[in-house]
Amino acid sequence: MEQGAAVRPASRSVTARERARAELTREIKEEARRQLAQVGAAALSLRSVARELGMVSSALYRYYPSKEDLLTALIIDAYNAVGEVAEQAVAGGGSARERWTAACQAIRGWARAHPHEYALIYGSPVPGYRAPEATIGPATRVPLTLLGLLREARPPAGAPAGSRLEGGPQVGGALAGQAAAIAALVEGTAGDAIPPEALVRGALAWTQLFGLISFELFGQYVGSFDPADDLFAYSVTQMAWLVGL
Amino acid sequence: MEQGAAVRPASRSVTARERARAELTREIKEEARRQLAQVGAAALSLRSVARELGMVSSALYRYYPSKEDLLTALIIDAYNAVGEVAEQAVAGGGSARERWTAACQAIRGWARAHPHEYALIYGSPVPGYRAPEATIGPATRVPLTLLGLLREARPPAGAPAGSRLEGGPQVGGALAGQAAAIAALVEGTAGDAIPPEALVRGALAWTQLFGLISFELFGQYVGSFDPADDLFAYSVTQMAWLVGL
DNA sequence: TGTACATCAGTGAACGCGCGTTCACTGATGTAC
DNA sequence: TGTACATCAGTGAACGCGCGTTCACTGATGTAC
Repeated sequence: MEQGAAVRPASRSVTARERARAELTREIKEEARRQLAQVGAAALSLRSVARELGMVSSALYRYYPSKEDLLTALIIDAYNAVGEVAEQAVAGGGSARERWTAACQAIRGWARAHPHEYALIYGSPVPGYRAPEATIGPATRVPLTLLGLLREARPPAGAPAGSRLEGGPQVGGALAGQAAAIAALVEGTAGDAIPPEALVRGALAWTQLFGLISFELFGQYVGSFDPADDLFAYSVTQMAWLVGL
Repeated sequence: MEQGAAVRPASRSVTARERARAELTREIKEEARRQLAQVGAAALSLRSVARELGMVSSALYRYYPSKEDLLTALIIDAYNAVGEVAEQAVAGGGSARERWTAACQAIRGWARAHPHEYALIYGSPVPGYRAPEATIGPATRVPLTLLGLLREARPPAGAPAGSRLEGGPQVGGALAGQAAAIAALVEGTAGDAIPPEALVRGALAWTQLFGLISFELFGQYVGSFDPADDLFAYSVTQMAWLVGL
């Protein structure tokens, strides 16, 4: 950016200062995450983070230019954490349906273990906060992972897509367009794109999955499907079936 | 409660003081709702509400004993508002599927028109707030309305429930127990209780409906299914089909 | 290798703000006789 | 109907708190010659 910065040689021994800076940047974020887990995003405060680290609050500004930037870092980390968990579950092996089930259970497990981080990314938006572009990539890891599974569900050439759902609704014009655009984005080449029907059903399964988790964590099942383990398991199977896994 | 209060005659002209009190109680709540709509629940402040009404902040304590109580009133109102909207849509006439569609669209319409009220009841819980029992009744209006529709979906005696879903998952022991308990709660007599399969599918449709609305309002569809009108319409049809409407 | 200078981390004080809630009070409205 | 008393609404000041952010500073770490 600035010329002064560009003067520095590209390869150069890492100074103690730089190591310390990288470490503290990480420590600040981790302390913030710890507090987020306890009090939630709304009650998270820079001063409290600094206090816990034995620093003065103004010192944090050497590492994060504002509270919003720290929040952004936490959001990105949270998306990456669920994304990672989902990817690992899918990579675990087994049939497509088994990996689908594993992914759903892993995501739910992560959400229950980190309810405030879950709420930060899937709950009501933090008032006054506007998510920057940098969050988009991490946010897509889960849907992309599920899409990957979906590709395995496509019926062999010749059989109509979604053949198990005779009588179900058809994907119409505008929706098919959106689906095709997403499929093209994902694959690059339009050759083996996921058909609109399959993609839309996948999107609904994705929605259903997080709808379930949100209802469970946010208390809508209290007094009815509580605990929600069995409802969740049933729904996961139903979704797999609907999607053709 | 207290003897002193019981001394008052049961029928008695309503004093000007009492009228003024009832009115102001209402006005405070409405001003609070106005501010909630603008800034969200987290940023709602008693002082600001009082300011806007031309009162001093301490005066509010004659009407609501604490901020939490005012929040509770807003939550109850919000649940009643969606509940009302859903009930009216269902009462509108037409086939069961038409009324189901109308209810879904009405609920979505309300949510889009009142995103902060929606977030208050279906988003991440307000930190430090514990919902009192009084919110339970209003919160059940929407699910009860949908359950009512579901009853019309039951196949005539003789046909197996959910006959359109051959190959789909079966409702197992523990889940069937929860479903039966809910059905019993709703109907009182166990005679014409909704069968577990139908009830569970209804609960999943309910979950899916609010999952969709949350994803739409909270920005998860940005860059993919945006606007979400067609995805929503498709999903509503799919749910109706799954549930047997 | 040694010295002069530049960079940067962390401090401490301050700014300016808003919040929920309590409390003693005044003055108006209602009630009992 | 008139008077004495009780009830209640609303005031204004205060308590005690925490927050995000800025800024001039000192002292340590790094760099160039």
